[in-house]
Amino acid sequence: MAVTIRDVARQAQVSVSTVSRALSAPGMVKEATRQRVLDVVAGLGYQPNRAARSLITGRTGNLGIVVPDLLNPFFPSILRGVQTRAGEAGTSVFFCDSREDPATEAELVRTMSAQVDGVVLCASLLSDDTIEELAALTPLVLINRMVPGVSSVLMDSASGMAQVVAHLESLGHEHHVYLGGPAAAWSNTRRMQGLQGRAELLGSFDPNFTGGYAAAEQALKTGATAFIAYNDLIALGALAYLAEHNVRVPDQISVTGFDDILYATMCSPPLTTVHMPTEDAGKVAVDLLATLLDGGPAEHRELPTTLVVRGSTAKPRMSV
Amino acid sequence: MAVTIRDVARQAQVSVSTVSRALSAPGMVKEATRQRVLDVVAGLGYQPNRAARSLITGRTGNLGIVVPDLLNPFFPSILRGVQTRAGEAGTSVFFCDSREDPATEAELVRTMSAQVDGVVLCASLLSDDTIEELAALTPLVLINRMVPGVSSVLMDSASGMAQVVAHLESLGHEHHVYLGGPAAAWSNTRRMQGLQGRAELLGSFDPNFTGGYAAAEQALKTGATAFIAYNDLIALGALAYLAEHNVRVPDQISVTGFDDILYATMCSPPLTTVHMPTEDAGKVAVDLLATLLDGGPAEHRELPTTLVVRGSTAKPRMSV
DNA sequence: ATGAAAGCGCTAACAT
DNA sequence: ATGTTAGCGCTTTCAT
Repeated sequence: MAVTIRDVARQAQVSVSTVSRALSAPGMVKEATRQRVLDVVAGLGYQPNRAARSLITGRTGNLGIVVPDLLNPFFPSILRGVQTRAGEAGTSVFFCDSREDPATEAELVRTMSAQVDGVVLCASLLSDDTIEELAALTPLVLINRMVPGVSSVLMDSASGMAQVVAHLESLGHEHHVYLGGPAAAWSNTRRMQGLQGRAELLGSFDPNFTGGYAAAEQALKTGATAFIAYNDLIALGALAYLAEHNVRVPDQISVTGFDDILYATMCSPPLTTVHMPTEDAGKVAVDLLATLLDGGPAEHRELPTTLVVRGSTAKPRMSV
Repeated sequence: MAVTIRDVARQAQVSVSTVSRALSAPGMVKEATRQRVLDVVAGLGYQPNRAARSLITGRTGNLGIVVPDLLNPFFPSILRGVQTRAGEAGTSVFFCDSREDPATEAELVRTMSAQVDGVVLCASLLSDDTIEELAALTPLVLINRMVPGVSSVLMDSASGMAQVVAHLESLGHEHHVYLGGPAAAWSNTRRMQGLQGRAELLGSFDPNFTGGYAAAEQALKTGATAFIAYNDLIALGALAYLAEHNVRVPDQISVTGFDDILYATMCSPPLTTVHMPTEDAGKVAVDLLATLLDGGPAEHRELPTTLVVRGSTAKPRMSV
């Protein structure tokens, strides 16, 4: 069996409670005693048993994160932010992938809630009601989803999209078409708001490469000189379609993405897109969770997004 | 406070031990009793307190996974496999990102070991000695790394690379150049073995887009008609370099990748590469961990890789 | 087949 | 400032 608090107490010639205090309430023990205890702890390599601590404090020292799709490059970077900030506080992070299924999502949060102090829920597909219900079950922080009364971290999609439109207009484009994402997605709604009615809307497509490929075919028929994609994956699919049909980007058509995933810099031409502060969002989510755990109120935080101009946008040609 | 085993016992008119047995040793209680208990459990929504259980059994019901870089698309898919299989057994998964730092890696495993039943370590950069030491600390399964006496799941890189060479040779290529990965990486060594001396070796490059870009410049000077990259990211970088210098792929140069990450299908031309059964590897890793936990022996498992031919390879032209 | 009771390792009153 | 002690919720002997 591993070394316990008793072993430390014995060797440091103090009681177990002194050891406990030296470790978790340093102010309550004499400095000399504390140092002696700490030395023994280091010497023995003592690590408090989390289960035992958890049993009595009611806290687990863990937190959970649920994402819709781990394979979407957008989410690992949020995970990383969460883990980074949580790690600083000695908190461990459980993860789960709901595979874009709302029922699974709710189930995962429920299951997790028993063994974590709180959960971060990304881009949830659940109804407001269900989310409220889950928030009553366990401290909950939403990322890229807004439900009144539930803490959330938003990345300012509307502003990002507005920057896209402004950029295209400054280049001289007059006819833009929006290659939309899932109609049910909250972030799709927000991005459309950012369009301010200045783009032709083109239904909703799967937010992936295949969806973008299909979208481009339709978009081409509109005669627009600029394609504004819901996200980078759709933009990438569009790029592939255009390349195959010998439509030159950005000479003939400008294309913009959204999210700034890794591959946006690697394709050709590299994608003009909107950078999302995903890693920061993960960190802020952990902070909001901490607030909740300290009995603080639910908060909403909005992080700024920034347009990144690369090679996929340019002035429109006179003749297409 | 949540509902405890006592609440269930009281309502089901049995002792707590009977409830405990009904739940974890069904064979030891009369069927009728068991059913009654189960009904009450369902009615009350009772969930056993994991901390309490853990305190006495010494098992946490958790497992950990450490990856070198969550942002490398290769790893999330392993994570997904791990979580999928673990979830089936009611096991939760902690994750950590070592950011390619060996010291952090070891530290993370050590920290985790106290609160998990075992850990999965991916593409470790640690020395054999350190890995053995960690394996003594906690049940450990390696992915894409081989250390005698320590369980591991390998994806057969050597065979994958041999398939690449065979493919290129069948197309008629006679001069291949290998754009190598990190010299220290075990998988780089394995991939080079698969080359069977039939490619010119070109030093080691960072296993990312930038590294590939730089590698392509050098590779071009060799006069080879086929570039064999250590991984997809390097291949992608090479593709970008070649496109910028108006070298047509695959007309003038064939390029192959390795890993079959998501982007390999999205670039143009789409990449001929070697598919790695990453999700399966994650699942198998969990199985090996389970074996270890049951007191079984360390095992090595090798999963097959398969060449995926796409658009980046073709017959060499007579004149380059 | 079931119940009673003893802890698992720790923290938090409660003493001193 | 430190020690004593009673549990946290559960599993597991040991009885019956």
